[in-house]
Amino acid sequence: MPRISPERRAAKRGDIIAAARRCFSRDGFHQTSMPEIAAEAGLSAGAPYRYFASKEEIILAIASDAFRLVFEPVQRLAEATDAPTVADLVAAALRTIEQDTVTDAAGRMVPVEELLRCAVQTWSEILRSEEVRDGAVKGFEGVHRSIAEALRRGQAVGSMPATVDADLAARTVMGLLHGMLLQRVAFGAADAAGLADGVQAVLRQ
Amino acid sequence: MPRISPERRAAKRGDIIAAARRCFSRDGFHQTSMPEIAAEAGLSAGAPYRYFASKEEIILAIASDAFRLVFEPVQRLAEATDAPTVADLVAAALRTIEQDTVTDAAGRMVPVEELLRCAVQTWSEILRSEEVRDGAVKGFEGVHRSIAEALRRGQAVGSMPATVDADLAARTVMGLLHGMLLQRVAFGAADAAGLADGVQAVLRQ
Amino acid sequence: MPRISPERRAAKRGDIIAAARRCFSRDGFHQTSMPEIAAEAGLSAGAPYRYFASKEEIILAIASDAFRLVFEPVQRLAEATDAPTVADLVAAALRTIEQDTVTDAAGRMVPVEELLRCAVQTWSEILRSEEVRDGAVKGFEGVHRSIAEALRRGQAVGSMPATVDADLAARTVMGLLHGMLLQRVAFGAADAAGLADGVQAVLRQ
Amino acid sequence: MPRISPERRAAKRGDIIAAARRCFSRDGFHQTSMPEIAAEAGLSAGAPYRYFASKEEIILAIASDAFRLVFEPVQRLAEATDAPTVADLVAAALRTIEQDTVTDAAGRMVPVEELLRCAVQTWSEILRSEEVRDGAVKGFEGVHRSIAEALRRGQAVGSMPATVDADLAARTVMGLLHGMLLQRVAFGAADAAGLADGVQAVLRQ
DNA sequence: GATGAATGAGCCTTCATTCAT
DNA sequence: AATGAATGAAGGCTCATTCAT
Repeated sequence: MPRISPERRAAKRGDIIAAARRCFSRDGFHQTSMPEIAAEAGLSAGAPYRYFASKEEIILAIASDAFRLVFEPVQRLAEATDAPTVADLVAAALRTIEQDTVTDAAGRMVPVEELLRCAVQTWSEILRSEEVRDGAVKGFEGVHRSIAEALRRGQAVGSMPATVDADLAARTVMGLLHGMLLQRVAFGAADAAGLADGVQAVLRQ
Repeated sequence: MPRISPERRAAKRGDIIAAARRCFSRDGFHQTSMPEIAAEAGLSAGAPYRYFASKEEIILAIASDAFRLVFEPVQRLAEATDAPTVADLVAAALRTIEQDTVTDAAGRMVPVEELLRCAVQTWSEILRSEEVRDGAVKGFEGVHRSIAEALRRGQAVGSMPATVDADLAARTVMGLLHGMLLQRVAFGAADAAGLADGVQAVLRQ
Repeated sequence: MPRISPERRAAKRGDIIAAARRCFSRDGFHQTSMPEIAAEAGLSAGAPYRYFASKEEIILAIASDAFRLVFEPVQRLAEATDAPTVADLVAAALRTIEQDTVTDAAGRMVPVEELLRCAVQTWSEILRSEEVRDGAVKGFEGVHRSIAEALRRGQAVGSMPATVDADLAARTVMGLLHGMLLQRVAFGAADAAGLADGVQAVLRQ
Repeated sequence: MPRISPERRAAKRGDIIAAARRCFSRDGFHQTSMPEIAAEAGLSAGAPYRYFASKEEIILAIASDAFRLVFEPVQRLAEATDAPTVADLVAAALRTIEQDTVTDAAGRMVPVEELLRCAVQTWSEILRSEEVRDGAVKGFEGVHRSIAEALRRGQAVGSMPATVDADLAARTVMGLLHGMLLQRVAFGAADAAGLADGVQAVLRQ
């Protein structure tokens, strides 16, 4: 029988993740030390190891959060709409990165900026860690499939030309999502206001 | 009177960069040690320090290469064409990441895969290093401007609707470039064949 | 809630200083590595860094100890005596370097030989490190002032000729202290027995 | 037959020593690298090794120079004068460190400041290097003997009390020399003007 | 004789992780 | 459960010295 209730345990994990996300967003995965994370969470240096086996595991948890939060809105639209257009999906995707905060798995408000900065770093981890990559690829393929299927439904009802490749169109949607995300946090193109609508207009030209 | 000519010196720098790029592409910036780079270049541990003041400087050089090589083709098209369409520019941008090799500043053949894996890591560095960020932002803004101006020329001659925001359209082009790049090296969507044409078709739908 | 009390922490710092002093006395500041100091203190390589930010800081602590212990006795005499003579002050100063051990700030017995060998090295550091120099100059000026004032009191009551320069006389006292210190540890004139009285006799000739 | 005449060889050695002395005076023995010395002498990195087997040997040469130049004037007075007083010898000794330049073995003008800064560092080397120590002790004992003998001649003719210990008196002279030297370069008591006469007055009080 | 590129051992320092308390 | 001191393996970098040219 656990000395601590599963709820308390999960809450503490959430605290540590949130602390780590703040640190990582500020200094980067590899410039943040475990004691720093612990201190940011108001814990002693050894405490996080009761909740996570290693720093890697914390990174993994954050990566998984980041992928989910970034993908969720498009996926929801793709699954909830009969025959969305590419432009609609793109707009839905970009809406996420226009916002200031999102709500994470534990119901915590997370500054979007913080999340996106972690997301970008996560992409580097994909190249190194098989586990991160597996999570990322699986997540990507899930959304990709949802979008492609939605687009195929559109082709079936004629709201989208049958000649375009639905898979490539789905990739296009996600590419724009990632590309604009990157512009916001890395390339100084942070003025995201109206981004979703603007890009939608470009695509509808 | 230097024993090695400036050319040989530059060639050696190039060798070290190439070795570092192989290591970085394989293991990541922070998982690669300086002695590893030296060994990969066939040198002793101290040798790279005659050519670069620090590991940071090597990363910087690679980052700068990566930005240039990724941006060059679109920028060239934007500057060489009277009134390119968004789809044309996107196709030009994506052509780069469809290839297998590119030629770097020193005239060396570089596997694109290698370069792109470094590019993704570079984005993380942008968040940490002011110098990397400056280079990145400057590079980004240069291409962005070229593309936006090309699109405005298109609007002037009526080949593109005057209602779309040329700046946002330019961001869209670059977003797609970065997003597809990421898919190729990180999300396992590596089958890039026909990518440029396919996405062009999507946009023209 | 610290696991070790401030007292234990101070004691550990003292242990490390003592270990470093033994190493430095034996091999010199720059021939002693941090792992050597740690080993001499019975600790692992990283442990001293929990107590000192850098090797420099350890050197600084030892330098400051050395200055204080060497200067203390003369200064005390100068401040406690109404009108001491130059010869009295010199004798008091030299008494320190005749001894075998002194007690350091932490109440630890320190072999004088060890301390003096560090003192000599400290003088070299003065030439390099602004911080060491500041401490040294401040310490020097403090004792110098105390001695000069004591001598001026002597001149006021006629126990010393008014014609001699009290400042120079004070420098003479300290010069002899440092000069004899150096002879003991560097020039092989270690037979310090009777040094204080003998030099006093010379001065009173 | 040497490829280079002994004179040229000696001159080059002198150049290197002079360059090293400038570097050492400025940065310290252990903060100065061999390539730095070579560059200061206008030579390539490897060149000094044709004239000195190691950095240690350069230090040794400089140490030996420093001891000689510091000791020479007192020793000359002690040997040239029938019955000098302690105060006379001290004044002669201090005259050296009042000056701005001295002439080294090769006839080169050397800033006294530079020489004295090296001398202080040399004392640290004594603690580490048997060779430096041997040279130092030998030099010290030579001067010490000269001074003690001169003082004994004084005792023989009655110009000095027979009760004082001539050896200790000689040590006193040398102690003052070293102590004042140290004050000039390390303790910021650099106003050496009138030092010799002033201290003489103190001793004659 | 000279050059200066290269070597490689060694140094200071950091930090993920463990474990006695 | 929690603490935080301690561990010890690297890592980036320097530099005395060598040697091919």
